[in-house]
Amino acid sequence: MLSKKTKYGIKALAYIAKQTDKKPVQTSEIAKSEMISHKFLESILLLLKNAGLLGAKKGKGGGYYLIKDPAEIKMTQVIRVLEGPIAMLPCVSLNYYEKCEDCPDEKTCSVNSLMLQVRDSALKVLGDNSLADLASGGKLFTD
Amino acid sequence: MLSKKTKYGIKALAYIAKQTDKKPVQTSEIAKSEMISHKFLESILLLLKNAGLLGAKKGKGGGYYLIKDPAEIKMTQVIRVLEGPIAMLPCVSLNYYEKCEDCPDEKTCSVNSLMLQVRDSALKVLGDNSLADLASGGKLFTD
DNA sequence: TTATTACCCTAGTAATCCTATAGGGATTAA
DNA sequence: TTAATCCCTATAGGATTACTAGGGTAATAA
Repeated sequence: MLSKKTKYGIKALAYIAKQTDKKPVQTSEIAKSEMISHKFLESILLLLKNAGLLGAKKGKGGGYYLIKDPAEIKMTQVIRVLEGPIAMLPCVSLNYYEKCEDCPDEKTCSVNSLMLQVRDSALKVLGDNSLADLASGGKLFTD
Repeated sequence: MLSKKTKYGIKALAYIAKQTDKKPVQTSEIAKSEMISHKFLESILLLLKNAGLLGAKKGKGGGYYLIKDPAEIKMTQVIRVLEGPIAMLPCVSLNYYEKCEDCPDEKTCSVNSLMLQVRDSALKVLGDNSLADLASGGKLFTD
């Protein structure tokens, strides 16, 4: 299950990406619009800033803004920053790999091969979707 | 991330499915072979039995055995019993649906549409794999 | 019947993660 | 200077995880 942190983070990023002008968006505005605890959201946006996904401007009229074009921000990157590994097991993770303590051989492990397939399918979906797709309502709904 | 419970449960099921004869397999044998805490495994196998995936025979020479043909047991079912919902958010779950408290409209929610795609891709993989596939080492490796 | 084997069940617990809340410090525009 | 805003740390209650402990119950072989 996705944590609330990740869910709120994605919603906030999409909110910022929807902005037509380039002006920074305040935490309080996002919190109000998306029904998120203000303080909690603050910590999430800070994390996204430190990860290089957002820029911030302090002081009156400040706020958070996107550094890159939303079309260039893949959802794989967003999920990894907020939630951590996309794989469901450390032994099938690309970026957070860990060997299992049990399991003498991954190649013959039944769980490993199954979860590899799940990971690849998730990677494809998340790699095909950018923040721009989310902000525009999703690329797959073409009717 | 998959819980150890789920991981151990899958490994145990695959171990039982690998058996050529129909004789029950003892908990202690599986625990030893798959490096799983005996008592913990006991609780997992019990859960699988109560969910209708395994049968059990008591007494000397007893143990757990599969009720159905491994080819008929989809991994979707196994995961749902052990881990719970396959979806990463309650609002995109088929079997465990819950509305979000925030989020006035799911149709326009950016997270919802993304996670729907992830869920569908996971469902496809898990639906295409049966316990028989796991026991035989995976259907996709044909070289 | 008796001993053995193995399933069945209940409780508890240390560690970790989640979801915030609280309180302030630093920076900037006006 | 003043108000708005981001920045940072600490902490706390609750839930979940991953077991462990300790037995009870049922079936079987001898």
